[in-house]
Amino acid sequence: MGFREDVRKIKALADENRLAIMLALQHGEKCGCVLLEDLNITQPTLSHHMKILCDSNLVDVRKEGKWMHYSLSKEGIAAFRDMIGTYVRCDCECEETQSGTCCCKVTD
Amino acid sequence: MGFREDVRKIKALADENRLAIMLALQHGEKCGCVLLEDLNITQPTLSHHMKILCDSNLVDVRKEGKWMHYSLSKEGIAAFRDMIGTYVRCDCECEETQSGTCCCKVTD
DNA sequence: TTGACATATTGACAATCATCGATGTTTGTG
DNA sequence: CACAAACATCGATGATTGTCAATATGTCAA
Repeated sequence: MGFREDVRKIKALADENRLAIMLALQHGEKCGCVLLEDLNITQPTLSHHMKILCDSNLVDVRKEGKWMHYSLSKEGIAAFRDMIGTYVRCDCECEETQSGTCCCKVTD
Repeated sequence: MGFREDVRKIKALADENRLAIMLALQHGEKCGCVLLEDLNITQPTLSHHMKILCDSNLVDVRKEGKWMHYSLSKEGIAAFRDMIGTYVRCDCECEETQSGTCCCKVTD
């Protein structure tokens, strides 16, 4: 909800490997060991990235025995798109903008 | 267009100050010295951030005398939203995904 | 229980990056 | 010309972060 939180979520996506993971998961749920095969990184590094993606709510986890099954979070992804949309747009129509008296402070 | 380029663009947005700048510019074109007033940073730091935003095509510049006027790039912003949409979505419908034989390599 | 496999955690290190002070460049004004 | 204002560049520094090796944890099967 907050500004800092939004920055954190965007940072979650601002990494080569995590972006590749987002692509991989588009084709369906996958467990860690399968993701590892396509990503030139070690297992601890993958674990680190998955934690960041899960904390940001973009990815869901389902534990099944010793496997962790990762999948895209429908709600998290919708929320992310909405959030990004509030920063990446150029159609502000607030009164202050129209009247030219707006101030643009970030309150957080 | 490429994967690396996409990562660079997302990183351009993954910073507290640059995100605040995107908000400030929603209310219209602003020059550097005005942006400085709302952002607790020094002038060299602002210059650094504006370069990153401009390089990522999210922001346009217009030079007028000694002033640099910054504004949101309509085209750049549209392109960014499209780009982000290819990574943040969960509705893959490719044949390989449907048949369960897809591979998820990043080719770049 | 022992061993193998999947994953998490820890600690260390190198690379990246945001930041600032100092300085340079450009432009307009007296 | 001299000075001030807006901005860019440079070099240094501190903080963040991606990465790995080593190790720990948890699960299952023999």
